Amino acid sequence: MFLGNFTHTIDSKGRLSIPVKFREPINVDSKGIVYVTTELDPCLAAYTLSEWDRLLEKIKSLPLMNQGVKEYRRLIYSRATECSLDKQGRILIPQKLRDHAGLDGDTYVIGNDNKIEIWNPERWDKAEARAMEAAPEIQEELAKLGM
Amino acid sequence: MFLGNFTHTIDSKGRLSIPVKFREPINVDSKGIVYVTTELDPCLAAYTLSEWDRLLEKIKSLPLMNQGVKEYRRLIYSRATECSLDKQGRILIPQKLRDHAGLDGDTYVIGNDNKIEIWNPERWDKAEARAMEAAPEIQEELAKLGM
DNA sequence: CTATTAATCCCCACTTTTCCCCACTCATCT
DNA sequence: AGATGAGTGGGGAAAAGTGGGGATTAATAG
Repeated sequence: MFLGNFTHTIDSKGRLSIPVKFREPINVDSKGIVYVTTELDPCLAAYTLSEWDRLLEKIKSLPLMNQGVKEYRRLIYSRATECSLDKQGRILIPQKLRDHAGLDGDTYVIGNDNKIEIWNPERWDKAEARAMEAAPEIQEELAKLGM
Repeated sequence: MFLGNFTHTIDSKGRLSIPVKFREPINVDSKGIVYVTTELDPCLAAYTLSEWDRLLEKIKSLPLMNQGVKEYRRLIYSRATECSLDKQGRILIPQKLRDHAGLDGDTYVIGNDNKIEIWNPERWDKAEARAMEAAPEIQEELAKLGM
């Protein structure tokens, strides 16, 4: 399980260090490979092999010709990249993905249970602030869901 | 499985480089051959031998006299072309197919699970932007489907 | 049927990008 | 203060992508 928020910098070549705490599960369970893609949020998400497979299973179980599903599939697949850690524990993030998530220089690498999220700091801070403002509504929604 | 979005250029002779990451499955599983055709989207789709067979099987299993199926079959078959990779890993795309997908110069070569899609960049970007705008609805739909 | 043109294929050559390795800095712990 | 390990930066070899010449084949027109 991935936890915590780490600030690392993406260098001029597009490389990003993965926090040491995240490396062991990646190396042991996932052959040093992560699958990086975007989802519907303005950030990147990195998955280990087994978590990536689980995600694909889920996607494949959805109705094939549903328009929303089709578009979601396209987004996920078209942006997905297999990244392997180099000797220093970094991954190379392709230009297009960096652009999409607005990454350049300082970057947040954030553990989110089964996946690692990669955020532009300003975007993250904004999203966080919005979540705090919306706390009452979030609580209500959680209550509805039985929490 | 094909993943990612690569920008390559179609040269004056109509040749298009296939990304290195896609070449191994094509060479190993498919004798260096892909079947290129059009589908219902304004782009081209390239299949390996086995995936092409699977597609044809599926099509053959559909009701023969249904009008939509008839038209779909005509589209797929009439435009299908067998293309083999040259020594540099490129395929030659016939004029008619290029015209259909509006291809000329910069081109996106995009992995979509079992097939490779070939897009005019502006068309793709528009489709993608539309999908991102629809993100909240897509998310809602996915939630309904249990994701 | 032949002449001319166009299209295709097979090379080779150049440019750009990527990948791999090494080195440096900074913080932490002993 | 020294050792260790994390994070960062950069140089150089190798590979990927692109462009073009010329031979061969196919298509078209006269």
